[in-house]
Amino acid sequence: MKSDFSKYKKTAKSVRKNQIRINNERRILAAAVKIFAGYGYQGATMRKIAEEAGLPKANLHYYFQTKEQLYRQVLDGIFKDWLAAANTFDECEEPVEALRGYIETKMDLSRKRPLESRIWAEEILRGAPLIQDQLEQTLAAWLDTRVKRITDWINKGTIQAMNPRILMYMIWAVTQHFADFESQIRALNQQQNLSDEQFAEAKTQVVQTILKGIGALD
Amino acid sequence: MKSDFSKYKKTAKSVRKNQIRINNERRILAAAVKIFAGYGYQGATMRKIAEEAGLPKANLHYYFQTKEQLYRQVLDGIFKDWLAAANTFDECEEPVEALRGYIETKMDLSRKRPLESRIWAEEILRGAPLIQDQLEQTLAAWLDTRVKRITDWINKGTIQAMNPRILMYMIWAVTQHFADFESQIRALNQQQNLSDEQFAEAKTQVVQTILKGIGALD
DNA sequence: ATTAATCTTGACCGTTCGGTCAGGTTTATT
DNA sequence: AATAAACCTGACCGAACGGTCAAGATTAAT
Repeated sequence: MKSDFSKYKKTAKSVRKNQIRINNERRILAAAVKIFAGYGYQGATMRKIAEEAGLPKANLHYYFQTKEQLYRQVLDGIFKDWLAAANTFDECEEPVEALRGYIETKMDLSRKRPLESRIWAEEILRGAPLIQDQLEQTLAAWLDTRVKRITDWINKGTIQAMNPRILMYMIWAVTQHFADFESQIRALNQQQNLSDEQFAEAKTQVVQTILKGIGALD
Repeated sequence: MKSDFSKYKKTAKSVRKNQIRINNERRILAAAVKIFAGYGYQGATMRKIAEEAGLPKANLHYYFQTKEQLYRQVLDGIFKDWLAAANTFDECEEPVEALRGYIETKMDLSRKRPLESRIWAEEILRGAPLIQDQLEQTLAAWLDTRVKRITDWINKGTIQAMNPRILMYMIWAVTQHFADFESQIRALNQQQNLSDEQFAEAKTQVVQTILKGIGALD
């Protein structure tokens, strides 16, 4: 038998986890993000993650029983970040500012957390074996309510008629592309990652093109 | 020593490969595309590919010495298809029809060959370890000449001022998204892949949004 | 018909994988 | 100070990996 939860049966204050556990779980998760992003789920090995974290391999299995459980926790963290960013969609009432804010937030997320974006992309690429439920439940529900908002804008004539779902697919595609295809963009940019100025230009152009493309500008 | 090219030293007509070899190489490559797309490079195993091809594993190594060589040939085939599709960019003189044709061709490619698109995407995701040269040489040169064409359009005032590279990144992102993120789109579409009608609608909307977004329509 | 080239394949090999575990060390509780 | 809980880790395990090989079967060339 593996399950031994006795270590959690401490008194009152034990609800707050030990500092050692907190620190080590953080270190391992940070290392796991790097290695999973760089090698994919199958290509990543517990040995590489342990090396990156500066811990012996057996220690990883002390905090995360299996590679898959570690990977799941990484995915959970990514999804939480994604949902937090997604809420910027609701901050403004008008389509121009709501969409601009959302697109810019997603672009910033791609810029600041490209590793997480790549892990997510690979999971989808492989058919989303571990996150299908989250896609079908949480993400689908999120999308449904935003589709309703966009439909309202269309009915009010603020933006032109279109399929709101396809609009969202386009926004996701473009914003995530700058993280997921970073190595291709680098190869086409004199082997240099986009500078802050270049990225800012890209952000502006993406916003302008999409907003104008749906008749919300000009 | 591994190299033994004596088997290729036949007379005259031997330049044309044996039918057996042709057939088996085709079978193996087709199986490899399926397995590499479904599991990724590391997740794919020679055993799975052999099973899919209906051949013993040792036979694969007779035609393709290593897993990496087999994978390289798959990538080469994908890149050739991509270049062929890319040439539709030059078929029309005017921006509206040139871009419309290119976007539609890339959308059709995503629809018809999603497996190849996903293999390519995963390779980029992992940092393009095997195709960096192709990206920096062939793809960069292809992009440069198209950037010049778009710049001409801008100078003539046919389309508005913008960074042509970012436009191309957007087109690639959106068109490939429908292949690479198929499982996500399915999860958001009542667990059904896009129907032909839905895909046609997406194609139209993508074309309209981008063309209008760069001021080439309306 | 004979020989040579090509093709086929089960059995095998060294390596690396995820995961386990016993036993020692450190930290927290009383 | 003593006991318990939590943490640490080198050594190890069976399974699966990519790849090899020898020996037989089939096909092509003469």
